[in-house]
Amino acid sequence: MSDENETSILDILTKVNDNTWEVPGNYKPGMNVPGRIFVSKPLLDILEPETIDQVANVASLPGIQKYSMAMPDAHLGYGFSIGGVAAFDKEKGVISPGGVGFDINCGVRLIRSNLMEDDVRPRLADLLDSLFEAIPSGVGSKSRMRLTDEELDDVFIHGVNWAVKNGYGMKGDLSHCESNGMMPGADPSKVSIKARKRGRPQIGTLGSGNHFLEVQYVDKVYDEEAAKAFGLKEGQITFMIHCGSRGAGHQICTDHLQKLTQASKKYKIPLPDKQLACAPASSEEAQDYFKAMVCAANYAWVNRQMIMHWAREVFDEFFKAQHGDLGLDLVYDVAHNVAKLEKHMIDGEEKEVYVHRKGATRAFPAGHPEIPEDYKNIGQPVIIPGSMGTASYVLKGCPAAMELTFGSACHGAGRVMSRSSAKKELRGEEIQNELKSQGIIVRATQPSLIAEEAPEVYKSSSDVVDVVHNLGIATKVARVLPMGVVKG
DNA sequence: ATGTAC
Repeated sequence: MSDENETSILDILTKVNDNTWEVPGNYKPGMNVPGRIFVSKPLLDILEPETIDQVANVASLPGIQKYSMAMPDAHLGYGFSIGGVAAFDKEKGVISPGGVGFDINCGVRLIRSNLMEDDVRPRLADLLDSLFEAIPSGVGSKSRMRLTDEELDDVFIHGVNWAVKNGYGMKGDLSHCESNGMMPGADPSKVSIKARKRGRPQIGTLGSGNHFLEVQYVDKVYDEEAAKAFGLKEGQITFMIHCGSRGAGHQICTDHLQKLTQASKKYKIPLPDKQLACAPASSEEAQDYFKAMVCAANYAWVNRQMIMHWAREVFDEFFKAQHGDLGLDLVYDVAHNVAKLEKHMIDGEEKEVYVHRKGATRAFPAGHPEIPEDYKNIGQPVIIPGSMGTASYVLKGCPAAMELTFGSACHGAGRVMSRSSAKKELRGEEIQNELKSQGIIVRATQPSLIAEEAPEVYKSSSDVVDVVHNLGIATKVARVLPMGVVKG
């Protein structure tokens, strides 16, 4: 069966190099540009054939630039594949919620510390219990804090600035978030009452699915200079937070998809897939979505900020008396699901484009104006979470990203088994015990959630990372290994 | 991912 798959995929694609495969511009009628799928041969062998169709479908949207792209962790998503990158002309292009995803600004942040593995290992179980208690998790979980309507507007507009101003963080946190934790252009009047209602009680909650808070240690440094700049060294304790905009972002996406489905008809945009609903970038409908999407993006940054703040408190409670200042600095926070207006060189000219990254990480190189001062000579930290119980990677953005992928890299391991199959075929308790035997503690609200996120339902994060490393899009700086995981 | 179906 897999032989047939392989043959059909290889019949369609043209090999550009070991890690780049082209979907020819004539593969499907209506394609405006060819597709580019960045995978190694082994990852190509497990690529779902429908992903190629999704890449081709996106290539048919108006104003798309250069290529419709898919990162090495690509898999089937709503309209656009997860791992999809597409840039659209500011004037002649479109904006599409499917190119961002339901979990707007799902993303990940990494926090470093002065602690070493041996300092934490003896108290790990208690530490995880306290983190699990301090950070609400699971579907529909409610926050420890209640925002007023005015505060919710401030979160939507000012993002992490609001949090720092109110004592939930340090000034240095701002510059270490992509977009300083605050994308400009938010308009809360474009967010429905329903989305507000869902978002208000959820700020500072982890959610469910692949979202997690993980206590880790730096296992390996590949790039001494970059690791030093990022404040990372072998044996050091770090923690990582992976989550998004919860019900707020989901509702914002749902609301505007409905409006943009109508708009696609109004503007007579031919859609090979209804899930690609979109509108001309400059239209009121597209701009309304964008303004609401920015609200959700800023909400997600605050969400991760609050979780970090409470996790810092827990770490202090455990280790401050003995170790003093723990140096719990934010290394960086990246968005995985967002659309941004960026400047890119296209055919020798600088152009403004709406870059849609859905399950893809921005990976700007050294010298780019959007990189914080202390990382300016290194490149943007690119944080790639592994699946539960497996390694995560820190990379640095490199110049090839600007040439090949509109400054983008992969975002994670990428699923190979659906949630439903995983629940049927795997048992959470067994996986939890298996991880325990490897010294990894998992705290979750339900065993079935552990099954859905088992290591074997994901591709290997190291295979995925090797592709972007070998292409020179983003190169490896350090690897971190999990010690304990808090999950929804 | 998601008050995992209004």
